[in-house]
Parts: sequence; C-alpha cells; structure tokens
Amino acid sequence: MPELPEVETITRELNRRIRGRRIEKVHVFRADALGNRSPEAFADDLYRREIHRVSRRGKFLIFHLRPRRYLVCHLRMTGKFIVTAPLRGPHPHHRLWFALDDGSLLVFQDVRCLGTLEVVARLSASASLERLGIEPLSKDFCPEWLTEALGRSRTPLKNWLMDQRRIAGLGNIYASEILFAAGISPTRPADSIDEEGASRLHGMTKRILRMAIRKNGTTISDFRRVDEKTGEFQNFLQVYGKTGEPCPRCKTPIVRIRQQQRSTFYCPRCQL
DNA sequence: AGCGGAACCTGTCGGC
DNA sequence: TGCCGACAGGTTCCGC
Repeated sequence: MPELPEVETITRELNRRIRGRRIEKVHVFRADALGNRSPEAFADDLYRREIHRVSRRGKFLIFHLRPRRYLVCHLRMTGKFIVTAPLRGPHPHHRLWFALDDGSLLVFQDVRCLGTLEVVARLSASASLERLGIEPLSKDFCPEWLTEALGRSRTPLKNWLMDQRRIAGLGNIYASEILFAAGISPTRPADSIDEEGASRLHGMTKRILRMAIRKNGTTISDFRRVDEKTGEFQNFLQVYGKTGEPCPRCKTPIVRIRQQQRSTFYCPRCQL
C-alpha cells in the first residue's frame, strides 16, 4: 500500500491528532506485526509513555516516545493507523489498539498482516532503518548525487528506483509515474542515463512526490488517512494501472510489463 | 552484484 | 454456485 507520500500524509495527521498523548493501554488482537516479540513485552515497553512526535523515514513511520523509546512501523501493503473514539470491540482487521489518555483510540489495522511494529531505545538499533538510502525530498538528493549513483549500477531503472537501499520511499506506483514524467524507459540500465536524463529524473521525483503529498497520497483500494478518508492523487495518475488506455501525451496505448515480479506501466513511445 | 522465485498473509475479481 | 489462478501501494531470504 503506502509509499512515501502516503506515509508522510499519515505522519502529518498523527502529529496533529495524537502528539502529546500518553499510551495508557495496549490491546493485541493478532501479533503477526510484532515478529518474535510477545504481546506482553511489547505492551510493557509502551506503557505510559508519551507520544512526543511522529516522523517518517522512507516508508517507515516512527513514534518518538518519552521516556525515550521509538516505535518503528512499516505498513507494508495494507497497514493503517486510524484515530477514533472508543469502540465496543475490534473490527475483523484490527490487530492492535492503543488506548490514549484523552480517551481516544489509535488503531493499527492490517488486512494482510504483513506490517511490522518494533520498539527500540535508539534509532540506530533498528536494522531496517539502518539499511535505508537517501531521502528523496532532502537537500542531499540532488542531480549530482543521482548522476553519480546511477553510474555505479547496470540494474533496470525501475528496479533501481524501488531499491530502498538507494532511495528510500519510492514504490511501485511512484516509480512508474516518475519514469513517465521524466520520459525514460523503466527497462533502461541505470548507467545508461546521462546527466541530462538524471537531472530530469531528479526533478520529476521531487515534483511528483510533493504533488502526491499535497493530494494526501494515492488510494487505489486500501490506503486510508488517519480519519479514514481516501487520498486524492489517484485522480492524477498518468500510467499506473492504465494498461491499454491512451498515453496522455501521445495516445499510444499504455503497456504493462513485469519487473521483479511487479507490474510496471509505461508508454512505449514517449519513454525511451 | 543482481536476478528470479518463493515466502510472509488475506482479499477480490474474472473465467470456466 | 464454486473452484482456481492471477493480482494487490512491500520486504526478505535463498540459490544460482
């Protein structure tokens, strides 16, 4: 489900809704997300800590707690955080409840149970965070960095963009959309992109991510905001999921191919 | 280094 | 109606 813009949307909304709240109780209905951790140990780690703020790194959501702990979450395909008034009982896909000190409920729900929640004392103790590459909306992500990094790999560009060890936060939707906007084929080897192409790719990456954040992310089926509203960027997609539809630029039918067991959508005429 | 394939899960949809 | 395969905003591990 969520890529950088969706996680950023959730981060901002959680900051608005639950910053400063204290966790009074943790209910675990299904513990898949906790890995090997027992629900009791997990709950003990969080008990009575304050949610000081929420941040994002790549596609990870990070709750900064006081006294100091970090709850590091990955929503994978179908994970969601919803803030609601107290409920009588869990809905079928509710996996955890965090009861907060103002009476509201922070719900973690996840249809496919692929999401992960981890508590650490220092962020550097999280192996998954340590693996992540550059933040595409940071100043460090510049055309020079991109040109240099692309030159060191022969991987097909779409795969390259989705590798979280290189750039953190791009997934299947935005990789396709960025490549379309930049007019570059998803199958081109990374090191075949010249400086001008890298510069376009850099510009479109920033532009599309920013626009998607402004539209509160993309809802195809599952993604929901903290208040259960959908995002709006699905109305602005140019190629993702548009197999057979005319390319918005040249009217050539959009094509779907498989790369790394994922669908890639592109225009075979505009993207070279 | 990097690919394909499978695994982790559940749900939905289309075809027969 | 019901069964089966394909597919889904993700990541990781294994073998080659």
